[in-house]
Amino acid sequence: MNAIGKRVTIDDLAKSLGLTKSTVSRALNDYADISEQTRLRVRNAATAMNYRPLSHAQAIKTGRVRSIGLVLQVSEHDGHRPFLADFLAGITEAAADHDWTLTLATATSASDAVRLLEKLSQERKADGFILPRTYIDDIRIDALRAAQVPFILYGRTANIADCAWYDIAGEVAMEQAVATLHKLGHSRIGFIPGGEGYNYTKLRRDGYINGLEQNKLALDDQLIADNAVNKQQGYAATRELLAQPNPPTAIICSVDHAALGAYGAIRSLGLRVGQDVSIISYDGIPEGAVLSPELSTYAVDNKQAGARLAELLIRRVRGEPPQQLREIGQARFLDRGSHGPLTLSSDQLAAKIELKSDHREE
Amino acid sequence: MNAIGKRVTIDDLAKSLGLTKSTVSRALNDYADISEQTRLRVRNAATAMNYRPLSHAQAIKTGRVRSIGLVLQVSEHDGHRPFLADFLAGITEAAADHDWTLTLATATSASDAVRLLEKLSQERKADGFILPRTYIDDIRIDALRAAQVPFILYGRTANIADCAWYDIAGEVAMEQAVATLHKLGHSRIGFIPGGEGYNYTKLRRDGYINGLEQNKLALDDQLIADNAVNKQQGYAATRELLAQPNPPTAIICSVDHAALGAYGAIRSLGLRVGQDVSIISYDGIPEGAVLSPELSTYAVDNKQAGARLAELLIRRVRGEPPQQLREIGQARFLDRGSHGPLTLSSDQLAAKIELKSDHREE
DNA sequence: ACCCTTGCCGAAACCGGTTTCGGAAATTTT
DNA sequence: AAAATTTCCGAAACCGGTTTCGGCAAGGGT
Repeated sequence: MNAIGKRVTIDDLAKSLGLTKSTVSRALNDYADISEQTRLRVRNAATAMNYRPLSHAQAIKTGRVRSIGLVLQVSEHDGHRPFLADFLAGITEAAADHDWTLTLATATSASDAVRLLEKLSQERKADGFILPRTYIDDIRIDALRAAQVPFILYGRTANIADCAWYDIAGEVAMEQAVATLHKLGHSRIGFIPGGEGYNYTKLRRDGYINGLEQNKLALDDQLIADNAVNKQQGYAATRELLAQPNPPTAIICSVDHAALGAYGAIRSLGLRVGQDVSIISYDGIPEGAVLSPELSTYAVDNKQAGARLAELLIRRVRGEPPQQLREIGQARFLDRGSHGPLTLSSDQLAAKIELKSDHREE
Repeated sequence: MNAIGKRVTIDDLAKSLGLTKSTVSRALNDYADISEQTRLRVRNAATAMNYRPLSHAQAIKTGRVRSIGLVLQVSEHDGHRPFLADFLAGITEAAADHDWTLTLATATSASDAVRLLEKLSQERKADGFILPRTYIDDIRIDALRAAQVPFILYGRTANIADCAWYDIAGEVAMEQAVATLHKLGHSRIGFIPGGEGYNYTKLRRDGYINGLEQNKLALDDQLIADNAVNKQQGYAATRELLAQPNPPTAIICSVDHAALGAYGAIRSLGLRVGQDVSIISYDGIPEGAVLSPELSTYAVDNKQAGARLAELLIRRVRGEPPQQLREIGQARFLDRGSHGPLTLSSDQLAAKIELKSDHREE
C-alpha cells in the first residue's frame, strides 16, 4: 500500500539494548549524564538497526523542525531565476551539514508572500526564513519581526535594526565599473537602474554616483535612464539614452536582463556593442555568454550566497543575536567583450546616430 | 529572543469554547459525529483566534507531514535548470491547494540522491517524492520501491510497473520535427541524442526513427551523432555530422543546450543557420530567444508539469493505485527562425563545407 | 410506556520522541 | 568505616495534536 515500511522506533532500540527510551534518547543527544560506554553502545546499535528519529516526533517537544523556509516570488522579474538552481543547492547543502532541510513555497505577490510566511511559521513548517530580494521598505520583514520569527535577509533594507543579513556589494561593483570605463577613456557614462523599490537598486545607483565622484566625473541626470529589469525595458532605456544630443559612450546596467535589450537597441542604431558603445552589467546570467560579443558583467556566486545564508540563519534560530550575523560578499567581474576603449566621442556618436535615425526609424 | 511568539493551542481553543479538545479536533477535521452547529462554532472560533495546528503535532498521529519531497541532482547537465523556477512554482502552488508544502534537497550524484531519499523518508520530512529526470535504469526507483515509499516519476523508465508518472511526449515532438523538415524538402536529417542513460534520450531517438519511417526516409547511422547535452558537445557533434561526404541539411537536437553549440559549429563552417542548415531542437530554454535566428524548438511547460506531478503524488500518498496516476503532456512547437526550406542539396552543402575547410581549419 | 436507535460529545489512550526528577550504586572524602 | 559526593540510569511527565470508545439524551417505532 502507500504505507511507508515498518520503522524501528526508539522503543525498539531501547528494548533491544535493555535500556529505557529516556536513556537512549539522552545517549543519542549527548547528554552529560550518560556514560561514555553506554553512549557508544547506543550509537552502534542505532546505526546497526538503522534507527532514525522522526523529525516531527522530535519537533513536538523541542519545538524545532530543523527546516529553513524560503518563499519565492515568481511574478518578480526573472533576474534571479537563472541563479535559482545554484542558490538552492547552496542552501540545501549547507543546511544538510546541520541535518536541516529546505521548505519551499512560491508566492504571487508581496502580500501573498507575507501570508505564506505567516502560515508556514504558524504551522511550524520551518523554524526560520530566508528573505530573498529585499525591498527598501519590506512588509515581509515587518511581519516576521512582529511575529518574532527568526529570519535573515538576502540583501539589505532601510531599517536594518535587529536584522541578520548577507549581501553582495553591488555598490562596489558599480563603482569599479565606472572606474574601469573611465580608465578606457569614457567620460559620459550612462546608467540604467534596476527594479523599483528594491534595495539593490538604490545601492547600485549609489555605487554609480560614488564612482563618478571618485573619478571626478560630473553627475548628469540625463545619463540616468528609467528603471529596467527586462529586455524590453532595457531596449527602451538604451534608446532613450542614445537619442540625446550628448549621448553616453558607455552604459552601465544594473541587471543583465536589461543589458540584453541594450544590445538590441545599440544594434538597431547601426552601432556595435563594445566598440561604438560599451556595456558593463551585473548579475552574470548564462545568456550573457551566448551573446556576441559576450557580456562584460559582474557575476554573483549564488551558491555561495545560499550556503552562507543557510549557515547564518541556523545560527540565528539557535539564538545568536542578529548583529553578529551579517556578512557581505563581492561580485566577480567577467571581463568579456561588451566594453572597450573609447573610439568615438559623444559628439561623433551623436552624429552617427542621427544619420542612422534619418534613414530609417526603428 | 528567537522564540516564536505564543501560539494558541487546540486546548486554548477548546477551553474558550467550553468543549474538549477531542471534539474540537473532530469538528475541524469534519468528522460525521459532530453536529453542524458546533462544527461552525468551532470553525469560527478557530479563525477568530487564528488557530493553526502544528503540522508536526498532527503528523505524530496521522503519520503524514503533508509535504512533497524533491531531490535535485545539481551536477547533472543543466538542461533543466532554466525551468526550475517554473517547475517549482508549479509544484508548490498545486501542493498549496491541498495544504501541502515542498521539501527540497540537492544531491551530487545518483547514489547521493538515493541516500537523501532514504534519509528524508526515514525522518519523514516528506510523505512521498517526485523523481525528476528519470533514467532508463533508475536506482532511485528501486530504492523507493523497496522502502515502500510513494513516489511519482517525471518521465518514464524501463520497468514502469507499479509506477505513477507524468511525462511530456518528447517522442511525438521528434516525429513531428522530422515531418516538418521533410515537408520543407529535407531528406537528409541528422539527429543529436541527449544525455546517455536518460529515458528521454531513448524516447526522443525512437521518435526520430519513427519519423523517418513515417516519411519513408532511410535510417542512416551516419546521421546519428554522439550524445550531446551542452554547448561543447553540441558543437563537436555538429561538426562531425557536417564533415561527412553526404552531410545532413537539417539537424534535430534532443536538447537546446546542444543546439547552442550547433549554431557555433555551423557558423564556424561559414554557413547560415536556418538557411544553409536547419535546426529544430527541444526544451525551450530562454537562451533560444536570444540567438539569431531564434531557435526553433519544442517548448515544455514545466510549471504545468510540476502542478500535475504534485497533484498526482498527493493522490498517490492518499492511497490511489499508481496505474491510474499516469499522464502525458505535449510539447509546444516554437516555430522560429532556425529552420527553413531546403536551399542546398547535401552534395552542394558538402562542396561548400569542403571549400571552407580548405581555407582555414577551425 | 418501553425499547431501540441515532446523534452528539467527553474521557482517555495514543503517537514517538524529549526532558525533568529522583534514587541506587560507585566513588571519593573525612 | 562512615559520610558525602558523583556517576549513571529508570520512571514518569510532557509536547499538541488525533482517534477510539463509551455513554447520555433526544427521537422514533410499536
